Amino acid sequence: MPQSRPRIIPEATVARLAVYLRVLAGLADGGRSHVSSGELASAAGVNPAGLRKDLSYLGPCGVRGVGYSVAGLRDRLTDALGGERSRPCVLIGIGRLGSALADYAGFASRGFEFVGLLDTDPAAVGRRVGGLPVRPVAELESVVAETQAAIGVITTPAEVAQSVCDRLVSVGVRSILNFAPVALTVPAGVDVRKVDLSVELQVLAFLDQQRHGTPPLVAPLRAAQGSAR
Amino acid sequence: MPQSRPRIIPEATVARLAVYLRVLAGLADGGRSHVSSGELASAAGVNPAGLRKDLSYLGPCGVRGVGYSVAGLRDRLTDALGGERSRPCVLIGIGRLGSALADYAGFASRGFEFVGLLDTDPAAVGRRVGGLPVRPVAELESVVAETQAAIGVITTPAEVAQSVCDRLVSVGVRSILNFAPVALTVPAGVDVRKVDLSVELQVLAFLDQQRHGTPPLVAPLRAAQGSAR
DNA sequence: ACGACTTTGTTCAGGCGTTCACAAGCGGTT
DNA sequence: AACCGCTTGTGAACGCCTGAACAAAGTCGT
Ligand SMILES: NC(=O)c1ccc[n+]([C@@H]2O[C@H](COP(=O)([O-])OP(=O)(O)OC[C@H]3O[C@@H](n4cnc5c(N)ncnc54)[C@H](O)[C@@H]3O)[C@@H](O)[C@H]2O)c1
Ligand SMILES: NC(=O)c1ccc[n+]([C@@H]2O[C@H](COP(=O)([O-])OP(=O)(O)OC[C@H]3O[C@@H](n4cnc5c(N)ncnc54)[C@H](O)[C@@H]3O)[C@@H](O)[C@H]2O)c1
Repeated sequence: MPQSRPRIIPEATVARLAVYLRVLAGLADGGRSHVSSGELASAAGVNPAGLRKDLSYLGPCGVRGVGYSVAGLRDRLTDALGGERSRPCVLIGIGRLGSALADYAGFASRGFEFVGLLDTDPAAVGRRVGGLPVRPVAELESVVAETQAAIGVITTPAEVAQSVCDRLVSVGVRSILNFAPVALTVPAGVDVRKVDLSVELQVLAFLDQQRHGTPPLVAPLRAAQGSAR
Repeated sequence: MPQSRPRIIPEATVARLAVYLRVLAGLADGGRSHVSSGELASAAGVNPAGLRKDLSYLGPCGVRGVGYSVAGLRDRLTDALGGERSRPCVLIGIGRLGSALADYAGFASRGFEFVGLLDTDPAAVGRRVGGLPVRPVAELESVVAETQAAIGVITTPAEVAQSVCDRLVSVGVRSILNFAPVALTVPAGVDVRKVDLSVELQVLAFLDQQRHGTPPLVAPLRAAQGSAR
């Protein structure tokens, strides 16, 4: 019996749970049987108290005085994040980035399997990438229907991303991961997550510039120093 | 006159400013002279009031009753995010993902230029990617010194990411973008941003499961999806 | 068997970020 | 010149998330 889930899980917590799960998988492969919240938090790059709070959304999973069972917690997280069942994904736009994703083994190990690769370029269609043939994008609807794909990944040029998204939604895909630098508009009930690499670089550049305005880190051994900021 | 920044800009705002900047660049190309906060917010996928608040960190940039000057706001954002000067970047790990990044034109147009591509694989070294030759990773330190690279992008396997990061930090790189699925440890004063594609898929899977199961719901989420920290 | 130590789970307060709502300012119109 | 409508900019409330301190609970050692 699935006992009640009294609390709702914040999305920020969900993202971290996925990180914990990956760390735990590595620990399990290494033969570890137990971990403490401190060690796990360190490996995940978060605060130990925050980690315990995150895990508490799943109910008590640890043993006081001992820590968490690696295998037990891994299974529990796996279950909480959607079980072990394979999630079929379609990938649209098999260019440089799309090819890299299609060829990446790290997704399959987490239950995400590409079942359809689609492109509009005749030169790309027919090529095999990651063991799967690239099919013409005209077959998008039939591929989704055949494979019951649950997730659509968009790596097309930005100009066509919205139209590709609309077609995915129209055939029932309700989860979309978008790499194109545009904000997609979708009806309620469809989730979109966007990965914007240019923004990441721009944020880094901003933080760097901001740092130059402040005399930061080289610790002044001599105490006194005047101007801060 | 670097004084005119009395207020600090939240990091979440900085990420959105970068998005606004891209939208504005497109609008400027289209010949538009003015935009309202509502239209801009719609194109960026955010709330109009939030957009105005974001822009207010830069001081008044608009004209009441009219809107924002496209070119003027674009220039102001460009300046706030670090100016137009080119930012030299080094990329370590020229595999599938690294090659896609090195070959991507969208970064250069925003001032990010790859000045060094490094890999350890003899088969990769010497290859030209995006007009640049791949050099042996042993030359990392000298490449950074020569090019004064400000940003390091890590697309190596996870096992070696920390050691690559350490080497980057040791030669003065203080901004790092990490694609490997590990939490990097860095000294204070170094910024790391992590892009974790598996986590994005896992969050989508979780949200989908929540939707299918009992409607004890997801938490009210933070609409924007910046990036992992 | 008992005590002390370790580690979890929870509670509390604080900081950020987002949102709504409204007043101020500007252009256009009469 | 004055009015009207439109849009910006901002002040304040609300809610979420983070970080820290505390109590419960279980284990290990004696
Ligand atoms: N490559 C990167 O490092 C990178 C970085 C950041 C963002 N992006 C974004 O990711 C997207 C893809 O980038 P890329 O470098 O792989 O570009 P790319 O040009 O190499 O690949 C795009 C692919 O999409 C295909 N395509 C075009 N129209 C299509 C349609 N209507 N239906 C299906 N497929 C279509 C093209 O044939 C091509 O194969 C772009 O939006 C880009 O802005 C890429
Ligand atoms: N490809 C993807 O779609 C994808 C998705 C998510 C995460 N990632 C992560 O990005 C990273 C790269 O992925 P990939 O698919 O490009 O892998 P890849 O194996 O194709 O490329 C890795 C490259 O790094 C090089 N390398 C290995 N050790 C090195 C070292 N010490 N110094 C410099 N270079 C070294 C290898 O020679 C290889 O060329 C991995 O950590 C992976 O987990 C990739």
